[in-house]
Amino acid sequence: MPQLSSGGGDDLGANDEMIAFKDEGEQEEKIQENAFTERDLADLKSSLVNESEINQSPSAAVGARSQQGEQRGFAEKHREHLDGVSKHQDGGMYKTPTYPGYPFLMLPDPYLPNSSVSPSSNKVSVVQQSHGMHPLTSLLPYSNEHFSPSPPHLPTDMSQKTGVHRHQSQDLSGYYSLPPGGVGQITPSMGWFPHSLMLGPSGMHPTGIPHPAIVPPTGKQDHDQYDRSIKPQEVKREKEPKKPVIKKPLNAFMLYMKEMRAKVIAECTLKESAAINQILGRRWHALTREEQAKYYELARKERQLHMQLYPTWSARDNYGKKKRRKREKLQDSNTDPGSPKKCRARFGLNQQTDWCGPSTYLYISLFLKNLNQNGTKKKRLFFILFPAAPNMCRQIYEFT
DNA sequence: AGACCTTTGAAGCTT
DNA sequence: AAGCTTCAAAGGTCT
Repeated sequence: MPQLSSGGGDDLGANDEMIAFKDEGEQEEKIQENAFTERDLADLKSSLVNESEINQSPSAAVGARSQQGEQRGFAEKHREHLDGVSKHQDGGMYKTPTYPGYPFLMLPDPYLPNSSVSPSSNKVSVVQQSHGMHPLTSLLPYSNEHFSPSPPHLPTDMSQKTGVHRHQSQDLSGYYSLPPGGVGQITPSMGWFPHSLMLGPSGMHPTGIPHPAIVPPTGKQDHDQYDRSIKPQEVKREKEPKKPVIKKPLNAFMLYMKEMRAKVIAECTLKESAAINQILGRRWHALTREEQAKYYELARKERQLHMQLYPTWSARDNYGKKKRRKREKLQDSNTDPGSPKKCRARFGLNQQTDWCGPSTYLYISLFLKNLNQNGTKKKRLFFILFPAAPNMCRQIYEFT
């Protein structure tokens, strides 16, 4: 069995956190892209040294945590930004776009166009405005009125513009109560009708107008959702019309994906969504703050309209309606005694047997490192096992 | 047929 | 309060 690195062992344990994991992933991605040239190897070694130094410095670890905190808090920053608080760009995290970490054994760049999705290539017409239209016009599920710079209140004359008289459907109003006045003023544009969204009567909004957030339980996923919700003694319910599902409003990235997916597919001749989404994720990080702000603003309005349409709806309503995900199963498979949470940070060095087992780790990275030992250089191998779940520990093994 | 993959962000839940 | 979990879209892939 590999021998746990003794040098700075406790320090390594102190970094059994996701923060360091992500940063390292970024380093590894760089390394991967550079194809292990001699210089890159030197850089890699250097990075390892830096990592060791970081690990030895609790304050540095805190810095890494705060850096991630900055990333996580970006949406709020955008809210501030969007709320009219004109801020100068600090040129920090968005000056040099950060990319999600992709450890060595993750999907290689063959998925990427011309074998590279470098930040520079990512900038190819990422958010191009066209023909004077709002760059997000194709995404807008609402009428243009909703995207006026004015405050996010719904216009009062929208119902007049649409000529659609809205009233609550009695069979649905019990499930999705609507605001007394606001709903009738909503004017969904054709953006409400995704190409593949065949909204039947059950997919109609209580107002009588289909809404992309309402999905009839005909899809495979939704069908399953209701299957899961049916209790054994409620057989009679099968004959009753199933409730339409109100989907969550799309967040900024989802809106971005929706717009850019076709473009990426065309550019990359890829079809697999998982790979496409990886590219889109990188491109999302490559966007400037202003470019992202468009989508944050759109998402904010989407949420507002969704709230107006379905004031009683909660994201909780859709909880547990999907099949359990693999990650969850993975964690379940590692319940006691190999619980993912039983990591080094939790049990310490004296109880290493309680740590996560190697099988729970998803990615493995190999590092070469030259260290001075007694005046001579000696190559040491470091295997870093990256956790498959955020709450799992990272482990570093050393071979000499 | 239906889960999985893969991404980020929002919201809910848990500790 | 912080951290974790779930879901939102998409469509090829896999079981």
